[in-house]
Amino acid sequence: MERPVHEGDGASTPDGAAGLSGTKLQIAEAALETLKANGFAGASARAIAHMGGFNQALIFYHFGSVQNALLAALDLISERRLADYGPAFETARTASELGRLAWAIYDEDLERGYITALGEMVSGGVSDPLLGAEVAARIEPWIRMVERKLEELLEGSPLLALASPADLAFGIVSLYFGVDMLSHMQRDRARAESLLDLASRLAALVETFLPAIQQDSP
Amino acid sequence: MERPVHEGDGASTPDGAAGLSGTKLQIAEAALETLKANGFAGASARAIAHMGGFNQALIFYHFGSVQNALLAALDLISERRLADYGPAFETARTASELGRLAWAIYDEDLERGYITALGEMVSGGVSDPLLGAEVAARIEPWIRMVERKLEELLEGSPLLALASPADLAFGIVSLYFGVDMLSHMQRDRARAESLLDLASRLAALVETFLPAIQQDSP
DNA sequence: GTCTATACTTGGATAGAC
DNA sequence: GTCTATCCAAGTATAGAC
Repeated sequence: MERPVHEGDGASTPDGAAGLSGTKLQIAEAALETLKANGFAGASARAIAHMGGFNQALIFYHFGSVQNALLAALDLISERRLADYGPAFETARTASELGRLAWAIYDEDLERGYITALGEMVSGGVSDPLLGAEVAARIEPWIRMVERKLEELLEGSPLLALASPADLAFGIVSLYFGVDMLSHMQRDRARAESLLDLASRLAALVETFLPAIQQDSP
Repeated sequence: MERPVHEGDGASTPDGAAGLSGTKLQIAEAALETLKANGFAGASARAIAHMGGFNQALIFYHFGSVQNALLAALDLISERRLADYGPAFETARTASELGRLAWAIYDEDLERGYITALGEMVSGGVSDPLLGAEVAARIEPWIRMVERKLEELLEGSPLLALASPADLAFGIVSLYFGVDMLSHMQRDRARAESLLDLASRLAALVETFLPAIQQDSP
């Protein structure tokens, strides 16, 4: 429908991320940095262009709109998080192991500004239905990933009668974002860390209630 | 610093709410409605004025800025929620009672659009540090209220060794907002309700672990 | 593909009449 | 206290030269 390409960048050099090459990647990267530094409200086309040292018009040429560029930034994060945390997450087999992993992920997310950027996009998505749907679609896979892990972890456990993996996964991800938003607003990292610490301890506790961690090898 | 009054409306007819009278109240009310209908991004001075059927300039005369008017809307909510839920909350004495109350509050918040408006302001506060601090300050009392209740509920319980009321309270409120934001974005109320249902059941379960609910009468 | 220049829109905020 | 008129800033987006 739009004038130039704007869709399925396709081939060329997909060296970077999200299948993006050259300038598109550069723009997405600048969008991400701007999101981290200025927040959603401050992530205008002009700000992004200034951050990346390129021209404002390029954003529209390559992405058609600022929102699309920001969503590309979200995709960058998704891809990198998946690459970084996916393997460790998939191989973790106990609740306490996952608790420790959650800590590590939180720390790294924070350091890289992923939490910040993700939170900003969620915040933007809340006041804009169209954007919200796109953001939601990009969070969904993470909920699913947690859900699958819980299914694996709770397989055969009586806890399943109490709580479904789907509910728990949604709750865990919701809590993650809620903590992010509130602690971000209050600039109170300590509170978030204290809570995460509690979550780890609870995970360890739950473990003692799980009769035994499933060892599915003979 | 600013030209007209803009601070501590004070006396006259504090019949309405938040100590607001006449026009100021009307503006705050319109700001609240706009927040519910249009979201934070759509709550401009013009939109609010149109919603309330008054002139745009009045917002600046009475509140000095749009943000202040929106914060006044937040105060309206706070006051009404406190009046509506406070008594029942204070008198609740068991975990399962609180679980049921949480359900009732959630339902009513949803029906009145309080969750929506509150969530919009949180979302706005995330991308704007100044606004964020104000929003955070208005959420803090709710965290404290939950914390006090937990202290009362867990008094003398061994659970205190595991989790502090402060952490739990922050976690509960965070979860509330997180669920709100995500389910709002996904327009998936069912998921939120399913989770709330789970929370109620868990509250009932925790109750069985609490040796006995404290009866501090003789 | 990238840049300059600019059209167009929206929104915050104020001046000044009433 | 309220309204009309307006200013100004910032932002999206496009046209057209290079």
